Amino acid sequence: MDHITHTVADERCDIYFPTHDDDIGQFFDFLAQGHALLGFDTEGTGLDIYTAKHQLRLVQIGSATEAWVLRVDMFRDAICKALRQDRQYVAHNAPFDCLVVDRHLGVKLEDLMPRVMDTRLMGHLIDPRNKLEGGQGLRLKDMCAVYVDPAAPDTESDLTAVFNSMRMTKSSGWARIPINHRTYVTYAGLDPILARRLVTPLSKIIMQQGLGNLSTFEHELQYLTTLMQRKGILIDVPYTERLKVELLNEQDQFCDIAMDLGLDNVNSPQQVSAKLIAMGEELTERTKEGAVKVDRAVLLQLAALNQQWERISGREPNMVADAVVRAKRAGKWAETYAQSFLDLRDPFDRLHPGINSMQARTARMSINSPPLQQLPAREWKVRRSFIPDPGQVMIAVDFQAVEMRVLAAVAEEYIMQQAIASGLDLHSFTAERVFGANFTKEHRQIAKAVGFGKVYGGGAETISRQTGADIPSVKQALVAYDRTFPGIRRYSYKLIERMKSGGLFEVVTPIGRRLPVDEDRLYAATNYVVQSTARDLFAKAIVRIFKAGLGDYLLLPIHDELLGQAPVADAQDVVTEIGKLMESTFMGVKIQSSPKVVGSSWGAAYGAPEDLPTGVVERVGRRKKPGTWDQEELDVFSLL
DNA sequence: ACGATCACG
DNA sequence: ACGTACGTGATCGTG
Repeated sequence: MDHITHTVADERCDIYFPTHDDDIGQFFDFLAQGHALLGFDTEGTGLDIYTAKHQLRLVQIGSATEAWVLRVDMFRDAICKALRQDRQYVAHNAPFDCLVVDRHLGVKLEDLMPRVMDTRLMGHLIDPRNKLEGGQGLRLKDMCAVYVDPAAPDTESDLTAVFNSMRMTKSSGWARIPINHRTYVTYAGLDPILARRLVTPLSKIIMQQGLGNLSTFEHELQYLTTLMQRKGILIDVPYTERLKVELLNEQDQFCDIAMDLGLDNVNSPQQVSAKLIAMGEELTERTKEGAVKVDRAVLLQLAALNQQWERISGREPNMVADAVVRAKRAGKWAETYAQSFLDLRDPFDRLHPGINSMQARTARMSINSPPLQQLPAREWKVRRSFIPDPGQVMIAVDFQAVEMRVLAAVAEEYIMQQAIASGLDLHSFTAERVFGANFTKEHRQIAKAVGFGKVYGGGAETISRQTGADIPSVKQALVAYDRTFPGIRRYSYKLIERMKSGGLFEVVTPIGRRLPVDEDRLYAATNYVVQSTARDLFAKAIVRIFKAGLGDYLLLPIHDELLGQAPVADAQDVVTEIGKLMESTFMGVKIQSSPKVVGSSWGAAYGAPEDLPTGVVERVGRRKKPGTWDQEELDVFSLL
């Protein structure tokens, strides 16, 4: 048995690392002391817990002063036994560790997770901001520095330094560092001690602030999204392989064109702006840091393309700008989407994206590895990669204009509430009030953008840039909007005045969530309340769906849309039932949903055909660089 | 490590 | 006095 002592908050802590089979008896003596709540953490070879190569190395269990660092290869049964005992655990970012032991030890989520508290979740309820934004931060180290011990070690980044000193990278270090390395064992042992210490002050603050029920709800929700993460979603691998090659070929083709026109690297904003300026283009927009802005909007305009990528008249298209936007889009889709789907899939071709049930300042969820909330939506090609299990079809349920409905409710905007209650299309209703009975499709588009602009706190210039509408008509629409819906402006004003007079820069949402507001961006308060409340309605719907026994049909939460799958014969019934469970009345305003049977892939919701031709596409590759032409090619050039 | 960019609701 | 577009995650280039 190795024994290491360490000091946390001026108290001696013991870390035990059993090295012989006989040592484990003392671990059970420790468990027999009857701690009702213990810290829990794991160390594995990486974050990719569903890949075939991933391995679990250590499981750590500890009280406030004593930790046991257990090798999985030696003490598997003891670890399982301990985790299954009737006791609460606390972990920092519980979904990860719970999924790890579910996958590697067979200690199922259903058994363990309802007994695990998460210090990250609790910290988020107290202050959702990271350190840069002025909050306490949500990393274990950040929170311990505030609530446990300012000198608490940053176990993760300190270990990274150890890896580097041993000539390992951050990613390889977790797999390669000797399992009995003293620093590794020490830091592994400190994590459950820190989590256990952290939970006491956090609980106290949560109770003081009346957030106890919300904390219970968020832990429940987190368990459900973790079930969704474990289930995962099936990938059409042959399709995705082909898509990747097609996209890479497209990227190469447009990189070649850019190269011929004298641009080396389409991904370098510096090179792109220099080239365009040299061609005589006038680039007036600047980034926050003052660099010449050459984002997609700027490039599309130079390429004489509208926001739907259709060629427009009015100017000669700049073919460099055209090649750059096309190459960048193809490259992004190939790398961030197709390639990452293939890299991150499990041996059964399923993807298990990280679902963070409470991430944004407004508590909105996020999804990472890969970012499935951000797949291209105007085209079906990327979403076509996601298919239901055999015998099933994709289903989806959307909230209908939920943020506008929440806004109408919280702002007590009765005209808007009436428009919603009468079943009118809200943006058409606005367009009619603003532009008259003969409003056009473009007018509706402006009205819609102004509606979002109001929710986000935007001004005429931004809305104009977004929609392409000229500033005077946007201004006119904004004025008419305020006249039509006076409650919105009044509500926003009220929130800001209350913060200014009270000197307390936060808003409290209708369900009692406290959201800090930056003092120099008070206008964001309305958006925070609206976005956060819409998220909470969505979260409650997820809990209702699971309580009704339909949770197993769900695959992904996407802010205001639930994606799922169901057996072909039942799909219509299932999606209708889920749709009903998503509906509610919030402060007198109806929250409605649109259930749909999507089809044989997620892409079917965006126009993908049910069947695609099969076959392999060959990778073409880049042409040679200019200056390396052979004679035949030079002959062709001389003819041009 | 950080800025710029691009993908979404 | 006025006006401010909100929230994410991933990749690439750059220093």
